[in-house]
Amino acid sequence: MRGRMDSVDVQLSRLLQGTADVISKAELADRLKSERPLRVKLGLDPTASDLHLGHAVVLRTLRRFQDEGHVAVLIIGDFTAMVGDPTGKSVTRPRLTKAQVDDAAQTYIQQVTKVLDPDPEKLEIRCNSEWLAQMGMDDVLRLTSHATVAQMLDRNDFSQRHKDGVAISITEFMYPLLQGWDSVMVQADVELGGTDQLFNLLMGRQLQKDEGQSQQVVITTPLLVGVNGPDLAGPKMSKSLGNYVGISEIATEQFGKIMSIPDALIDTYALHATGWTQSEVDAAVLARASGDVHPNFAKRSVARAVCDLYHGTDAGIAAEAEFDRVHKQHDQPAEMPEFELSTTGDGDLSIVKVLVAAGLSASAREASRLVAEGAVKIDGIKVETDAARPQAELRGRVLQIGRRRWVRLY
RNA sequence: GGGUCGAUACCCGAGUGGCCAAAGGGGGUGGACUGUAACUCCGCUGCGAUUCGCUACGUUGGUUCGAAUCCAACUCGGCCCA
Repeated sequence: MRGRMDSVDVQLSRLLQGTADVISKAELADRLKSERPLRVKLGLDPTASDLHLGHAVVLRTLRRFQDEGHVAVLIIGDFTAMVGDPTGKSVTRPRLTKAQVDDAAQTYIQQVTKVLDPDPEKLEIRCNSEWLAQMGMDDVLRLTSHATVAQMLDRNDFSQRHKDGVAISITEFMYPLLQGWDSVMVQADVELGGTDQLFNLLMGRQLQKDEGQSQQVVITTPLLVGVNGPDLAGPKMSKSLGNYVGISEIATEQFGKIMSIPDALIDTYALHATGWTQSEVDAAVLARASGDVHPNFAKRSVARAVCDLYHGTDAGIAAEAEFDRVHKQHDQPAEMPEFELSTTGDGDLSIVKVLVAAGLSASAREASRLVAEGAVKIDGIKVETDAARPQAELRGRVLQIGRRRWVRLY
């Protein structure tokens, strides 16, 4: 097992690469010195179905712990998801059903193992309903007595919302407590999370202390900025903002999305998304800063590295070749979705109808607007009018909207 | 529980009886420019049909020739008082 021979300092620097805060480093060093496998907890909310590069930042940190011989304890927050986190004002988020949660948990596990070592000795997966669903009112009340309102309001986001007059439900006060209780139940030595989770992670320490356990070390990782950059809609990569790169996406998609990030994000992605070592990152940053490397090239390296990470060596090279074929030589992509014309009927077809039926456009109105704007092409030739045309004329051709939406008709 | 203010399209936010599918901004999207970067500029941005209809301004009713706009009740939220 790699790493057991290294000094604690060396282990520390490897483990903490790219992390934000550690509370505390000295405590972590002490635990590493004990030479026993540490239990390193990470909680995931099974609400989204796709894990993305933002999740991967913390997952990769967890993986490094596994590689040093420690145990990853993955908590699926199935119970908390069923309660429904009311964060975010009046839109009551629909509670997830048991089936939905189980489903999400399954796809999570599947994706998580793209980053984590699935060896059962090193990966423990638990659902928090296992203990939370058992709690009675007396247990809940005892739990609430561990924290004060002042403490809750100390939290930046709460105090901000309170000041802004945005609703905060009592349920939201419960979340940190429940999450902290998870730490008690799994006897975590370390808990990882995004920087936005700091408060919740610290709550785990407090509860563990009150329960007579040793307090977990808390390590936060930065929130990865979405592919559109920090100025828009909120910086954090998230599925709902549509600014994410999924770890299960095909390599060409990943490559393309990373090529579209603002230059200012190149170094950030190099550090947090590639899996490069610190010295590799440093070298790349330096080369770029000195002007020896064109930003476009630097970005390509990052994009290749990400593809390699999730699709194996050479995936990046292949994705890059495909990217150039489509975007430099303006060729069609090698692979694209297909659509069977006959499913829309027999007669002549208007392009608008085909666009909608094939799922390239959300509505006929949008589709006809796009045609009018000259955004629609057949085999690379602009469609001038939406006049109906015989199916035979369309069969085998490639229908395209803009530069990113394609479908092959048959 | 009492008082008071508020609820508008993906988000923020104008609009206080007809000219409102609803200003403006953001976001998104198409195009020009480029390195599918940034910046900048221009177009589009409820749904459906060949000058028309439908749905939409928290919900339900009402007043009116006509309502996002007025009235009532209700729901949800903010603030103040208890």
